[in-house]
Amino acid sequence: MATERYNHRETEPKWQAFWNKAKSFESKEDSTRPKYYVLEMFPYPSGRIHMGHVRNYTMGDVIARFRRACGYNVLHPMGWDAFGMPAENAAIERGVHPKSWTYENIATMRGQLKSMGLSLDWSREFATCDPSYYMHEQAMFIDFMKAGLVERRVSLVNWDPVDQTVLANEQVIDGKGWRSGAAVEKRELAQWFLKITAYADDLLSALDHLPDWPEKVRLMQKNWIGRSEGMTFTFELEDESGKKLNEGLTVYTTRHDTIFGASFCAVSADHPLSKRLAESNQALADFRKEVAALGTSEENIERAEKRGCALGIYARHPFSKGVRLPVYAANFVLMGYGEGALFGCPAHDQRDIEFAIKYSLPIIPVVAPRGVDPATFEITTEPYVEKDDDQSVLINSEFLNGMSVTDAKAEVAKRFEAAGIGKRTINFRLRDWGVSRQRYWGCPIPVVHCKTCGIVPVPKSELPVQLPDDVKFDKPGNPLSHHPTWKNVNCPSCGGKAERETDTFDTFIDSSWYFARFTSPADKEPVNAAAAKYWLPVDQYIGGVEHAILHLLYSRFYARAMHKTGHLNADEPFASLFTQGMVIHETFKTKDGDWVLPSDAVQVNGAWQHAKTGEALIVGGVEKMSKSKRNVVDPDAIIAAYGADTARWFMLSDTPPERDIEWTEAGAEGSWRFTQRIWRIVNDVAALPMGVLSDAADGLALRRQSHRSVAAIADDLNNLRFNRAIARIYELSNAITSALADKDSLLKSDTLQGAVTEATQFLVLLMAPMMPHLAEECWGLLGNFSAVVDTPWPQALDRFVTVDEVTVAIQVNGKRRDEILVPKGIDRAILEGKVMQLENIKRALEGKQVKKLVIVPDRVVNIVVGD
RNA sequence: GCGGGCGUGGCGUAAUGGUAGCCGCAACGGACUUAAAAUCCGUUGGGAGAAAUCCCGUGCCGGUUCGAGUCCGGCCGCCCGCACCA
Repeated sequence: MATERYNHRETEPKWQAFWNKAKSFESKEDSTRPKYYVLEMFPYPSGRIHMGHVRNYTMGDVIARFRRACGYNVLHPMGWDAFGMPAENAAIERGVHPKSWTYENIATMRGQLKSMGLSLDWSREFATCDPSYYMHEQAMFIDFMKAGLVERRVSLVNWDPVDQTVLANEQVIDGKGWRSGAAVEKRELAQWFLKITAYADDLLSALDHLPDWPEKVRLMQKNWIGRSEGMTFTFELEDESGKKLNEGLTVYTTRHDTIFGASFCAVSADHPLSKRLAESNQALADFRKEVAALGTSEENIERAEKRGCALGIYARHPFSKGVRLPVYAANFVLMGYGEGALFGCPAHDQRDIEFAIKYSLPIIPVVAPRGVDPATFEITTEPYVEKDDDQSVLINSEFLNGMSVTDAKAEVAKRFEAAGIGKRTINFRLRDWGVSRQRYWGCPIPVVHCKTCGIVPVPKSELPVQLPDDVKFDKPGNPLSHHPTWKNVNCPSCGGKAERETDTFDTFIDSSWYFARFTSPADKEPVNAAAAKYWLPVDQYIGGVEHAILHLLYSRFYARAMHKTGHLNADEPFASLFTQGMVIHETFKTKDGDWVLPSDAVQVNGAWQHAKTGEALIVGGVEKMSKSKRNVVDPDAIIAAYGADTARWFMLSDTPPERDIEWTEAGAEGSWRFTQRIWRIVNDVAALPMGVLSDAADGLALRRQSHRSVAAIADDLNNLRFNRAIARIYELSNAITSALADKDSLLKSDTLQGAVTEATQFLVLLMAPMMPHLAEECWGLLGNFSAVVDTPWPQALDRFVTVDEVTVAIQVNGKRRDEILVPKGIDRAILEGKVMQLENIKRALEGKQVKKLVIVPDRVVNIVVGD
């Protein structure tokens, strides 16, 4: 039969127009139906979509369409994370205005996403650079200020010398700026901070109530928050001559049990004590400079030996009268953690022992493995760090001797607290979130600096504080602070002359609440309470694991801050999180290390060479698609050549969604061939009589298979096992193909025809979430008048899904020797009798003694024999 | 260094402690065709055998179990995250 090929070029735009006209994906609150909010991490409008987007949005779309078919009221919105540095770089490099650059990119990418046939509610679209979005961000910031969640303080910050802006701790990767890759410097600047640390404990403990988040992400957040329990206490200080100083030295420790092993104290080079003493101590001043120059990059830290500079003062041991510990400024002590000061116990800490060896300080073991003679227990070069507190005992520690580590900690804490010199403290690694950026293309921070009134928030009636359009990028730094007039305003409080804040927000603020704005994108409040109550939390959130800490931690904090200020009624934004793998592709390079397009690489006699120049090529490995490695595949080209359905199908096939998927030309062609195969099957079936549905024998096997497919694929899609669902769709289509191949039987039996028709209808509905355009086209061809998008998920009938016959494997001593088809739930004795009649089993048992018979109902019979 | 994950055919992968390798890709053989493409049918973990069938096989070593890819212990390898956090 000469069926015309399926033509995606006509079909796909046709159905996209149909859905658009029917407003199929626009959603409203509807209390009569269960809601389901599917969200994929919204894109940065960098220019064009890439394959990673295709994979991410395809997964979300399958879930959205599937849930829709199952009767859920689905919200599936899309927008743009539109502020950020690349727009400014384009302005600097090409003279394009960041705004026009951004909105043009959005237009391009919107068109590309539409060509994918995504079931998105475009009526809710917004970009974070729209004043109608960021005005609410500004309003909420003012509320956060009033609620005590905002602080402005001078602090040592991460300065990116290339982007000329401050970065948050989370945005410094291996000592380099996350975007520019430049080595980050330390600078002191007045900055705005959001007090995320106020929620450190809650952000940590609530992780236990997010069972549908990947364990990996929860662990990463847990480590990032870094809770530790210890003590803060204060040493008395004395000078060289033993005269007591007026001030003390406060340190943080988690090992107060080792206090008798202390042999020195160390403070950060940036500690106030170190700074002040440096004024009269040249060696110390030089040391401070040296430490600052070292920077924060990973290599430097790794290589730097533990070094210090004696301050010439001493800490008095709190328990041992007359014992004094020299105080150093040391390069391994961080100002940002604890008190920026510590006591060193070399015997039980790697850093401390390195330091002690370098400066010939005593190494006093105070903890020993249980059962070891304290008199002979020595530590010389490696510290003893016990893994299990209760396997160790205290030694050389006066009143602590013989105690476990746990008991010793409790005892020391009790004594410190009784003496009023210390208290138990909980410390976090998490720092407050510095949100000031010295950039133009971001949301203006809505405050005014007034000489008389200080910092004054902009009244809400005057929001948004809009970005000026007339800016110049002719010199480094922030164009807003160079703008001639923008920052000059009257103080909202006293009316006198004042200046606007010229810093803008970190763009991670924009993406910290967009999920909530999608529930009511046009509301006059940041979030409409009723809409948020109906839709939130997001039921399924999907994105890359690279946001495990940054975006996902900030959003969790933001939900809490919005809750506190009455903008939201929940703390956790995302009920279920899925992190998908990357799209990777093979790479090639020349001997000189130049990357070569995979399309230019050909294999000749087993060796790779350049198709045009003939130059020998080195296979560079399969890596994440990136422009620099020239292994990018453009989604537009794929959609043009094969169609969106093929691209979507490929992205879901074979590889489990959390793993990296390798893009291959052969795989794409395989997916394309399958679309054509579906088309042929459907055309063949459409030409058959419909037949009748019955339980008659000749159609039964097929009906069982198709009903089981319905149930199994629903289960797979509920659990995001797209690759399994696709394998089952192949199985079903193989079964239909086999039935069609037996023309004689098919033409004779109307029940078989009925089974084939039903199976094919199911096939179309089952694949519809993945290949929506093809499904619509096939659905019409099969004689349906409705659209697939308005058709519910098919019903799997129990009597076909339930199995009545099972294949039981027969093992002898655990080795499979035969199998037998028996009614489900067969009587054990009858089964045993049948098994013993099998030729293979008789042979295997010959001359052996049956010792035991293990029967796992409907599964396995294991005959245990001896000689 | 600390934490986590993963090792299964030529490749991507599948397998509630119960027949290891579903499904796909690639490859090979065949049908159709003047020919090719497309399509359809078949074979495809390794080894022995004419066949029935048997032996071996899920990174390595050991354990638990009637039975281990799966659970436990110890190695090896790869990947990811954090990293001077006191």
